[in-house]
Amino acid sequence: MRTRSADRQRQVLNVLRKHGRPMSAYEILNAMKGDETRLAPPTVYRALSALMDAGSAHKLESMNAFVPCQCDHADHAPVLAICDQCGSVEEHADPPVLEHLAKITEATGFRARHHVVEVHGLCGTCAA
Amino acid sequence: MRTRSADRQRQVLNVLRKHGRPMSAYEILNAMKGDETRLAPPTVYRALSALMDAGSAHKLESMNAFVPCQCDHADHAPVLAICDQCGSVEEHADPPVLEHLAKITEATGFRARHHVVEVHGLCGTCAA
DNA sequence: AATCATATGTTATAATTTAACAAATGATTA
DNA sequence: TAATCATTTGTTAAATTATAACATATGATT
Repeated sequence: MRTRSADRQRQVLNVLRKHGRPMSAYEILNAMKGDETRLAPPTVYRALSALMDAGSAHKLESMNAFVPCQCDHADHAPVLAICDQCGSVEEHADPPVLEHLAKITEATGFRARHHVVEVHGLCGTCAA
Repeated sequence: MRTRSADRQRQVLNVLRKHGRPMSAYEILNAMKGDETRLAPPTVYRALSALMDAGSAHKLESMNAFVPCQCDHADHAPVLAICDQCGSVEEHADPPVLEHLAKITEATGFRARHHVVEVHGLCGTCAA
């Protein structure tokens, strides 16, 4: 089977985009079950895993939830600002922060590979 | 009951310190069961929650694991460098990074409340 | 000591994630 | 073309992580 997985990934990404808010794997699963019964967690997790490898989706580690990448490109570690009230997520690409982080952590000989940067708070609308 | 919970917190903190590596809640639970049978997850989670509120323990959101705070003080958002090979965690306090993060995220009106900053990679020893 | 508010213990279960294997698909070779 | 093979996908089941809900116990307050 050559392309079924790519279809799954598109399907998951569509669900995420349509929803417009972070979704848990099971919310994604349920949204997809509309079309198709007999759909199991590993299918969703595998699609998410591939999407994250490709940079087209991100996991909010502090929420166990997933969002589509908001940027056109793919190859960066995102800074994710999460509104704790309405659940909206703003994605920022900021290489300087990542470089700064690398500098701090690497002062001890540490080699940075992957960054998780999530900021919780209130979005402009909710804070107003 | 006024002080039992403080005892639990000390106990959890001791377990974490003795272990010297990130521990899952259930690893903590098992380590504590040596002394005491009939110990349930909520007891551990409640102690961890209080420790984190006090700043004396941190959760590694990207690993669902917990570490004792390595700093003497309490009141900061830590930058945690996690070695994916040996599991060691180096904790850094770096207000400039946090300020920079606040600046980026707040450009859209976002109000930052809590930062999650975790860097995965290899520690100096494992990278050598 | 009677009442109250709160902290803690307990049971059960919910939510998240992955392991392990079976079946299916298309590629490769004969 | 059919046989074999490697790999992807589906499926079942279970492991792991976390919390809800309620009972009990504790100490404070009256």
